[in-house]
Amino acid sequence: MSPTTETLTAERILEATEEVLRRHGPAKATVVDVARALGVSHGSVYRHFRTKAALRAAVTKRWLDRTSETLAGITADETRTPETRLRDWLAALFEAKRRKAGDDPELFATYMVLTGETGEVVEEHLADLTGQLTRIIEAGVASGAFTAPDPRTSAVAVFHATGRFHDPGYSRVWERPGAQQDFTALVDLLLRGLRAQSASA
Amino acid sequence: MSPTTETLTAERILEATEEVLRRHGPAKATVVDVARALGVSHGSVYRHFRTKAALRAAVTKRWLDRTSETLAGITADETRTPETRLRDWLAALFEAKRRKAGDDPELFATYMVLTGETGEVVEEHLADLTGQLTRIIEAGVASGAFTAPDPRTSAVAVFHATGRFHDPGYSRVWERPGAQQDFTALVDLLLRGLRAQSASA
DNA sequence: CGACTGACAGATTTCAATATCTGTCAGTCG
DNA sequence: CGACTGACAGATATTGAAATCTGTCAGTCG
Repeated sequence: MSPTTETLTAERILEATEEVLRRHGPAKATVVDVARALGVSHGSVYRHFRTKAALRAAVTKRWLDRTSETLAGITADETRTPETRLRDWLAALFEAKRRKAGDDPELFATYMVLTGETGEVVEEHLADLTGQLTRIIEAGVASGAFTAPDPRTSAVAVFHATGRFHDPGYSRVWERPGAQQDFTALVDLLLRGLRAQSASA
Repeated sequence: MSPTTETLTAERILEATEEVLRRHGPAKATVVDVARALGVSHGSVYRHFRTKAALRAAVTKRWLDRTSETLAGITADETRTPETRLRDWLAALFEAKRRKAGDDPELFATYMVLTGETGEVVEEHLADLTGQLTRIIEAGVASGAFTAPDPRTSAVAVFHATGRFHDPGYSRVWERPGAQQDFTALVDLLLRGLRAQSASA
């Protein structure tokens, strides 16, 4: 039952690091703290992660991947029309971010610091999300619901356009009274732009 | 000819404050510095501005108003179609911000700090800009070029959608290779959404 | 043998003393 | 009289010495 006798794995280190970050915040969480929480010397942590930055990047990747996986479920759900899937996907992204920021602001601030440190991991996450959006738009083009000469370009445009509702830098406006209406109005406008349409006079 | 003998006006204080901010940056610019630059005691500065925060807010307002005025010229230009006006207005906003950030990054960083301090002044500026957008969209609805049940709602949606290309928080991505294409793709999508259209089959 | 330790050098952070700044106001000077 | 000064109290920022941390590695122990 004593956890100190278990093998030291990267997984256990990541869990301990999350806990230390939750407790102390990003500015004060040290590798020594993580080692102490695990009952080992800090040299052992460096056996699994070359630097403190690499350890923090791994924690960040884990956190971002949890969001990606939830959304991937919507992306792959062929029981919904592409338009519904796009609406639901964007709403789920907004809702997930808003909940994280609202439920535990300190932890959210911690992850904002972490994502600000690790360009590479964030780039990959954004590429994953725009990839999912691309697949939804491609499905819409295939079904005739959408018009998009280049689905990837449209996907990036939609992702940029909705930045205010998923970029952590905007988290302070997510709880403002009109936020939900603003979000809906924006998604309506974007869907009007994506939908197949015959030109007007 | 000696400037120290001229009357001390709010205007002269604002100019001196801009200069001090340019020289020392937002963290080190003090009211004492401003007074020294003007050859007066700092008590005299407090005669015109109740607090240091009010002085900085006044400088910020001046800076933001310069952008608003340039754009107001496009808003009011009835020789262009509403669609062209909207494209030009958004492009001018992006270009103005990108130039400011690129030409003098330190000064731009200074104003980012100032705008972060003064919620009220920034709110007014944003209300002014969305007001201009509203008028352009109203003109488009009047001419039959646009469909928009509520032009103000659409204007806010367009402003939010283009945040990545005018919000200072994104300035670091404005010089990236694909930025101009990303901007164009986004504006194209938004205009498709605004244009009057007959429903597709 | 190989996972782990602990002492170490250089880098970074903390902390408390010191200096500077903000905002006020009684008093000066033209 | 009224614009301006300069000394002041409390708040904030700077500084440098001491403490802690990061990353390494020769050595221990099962």
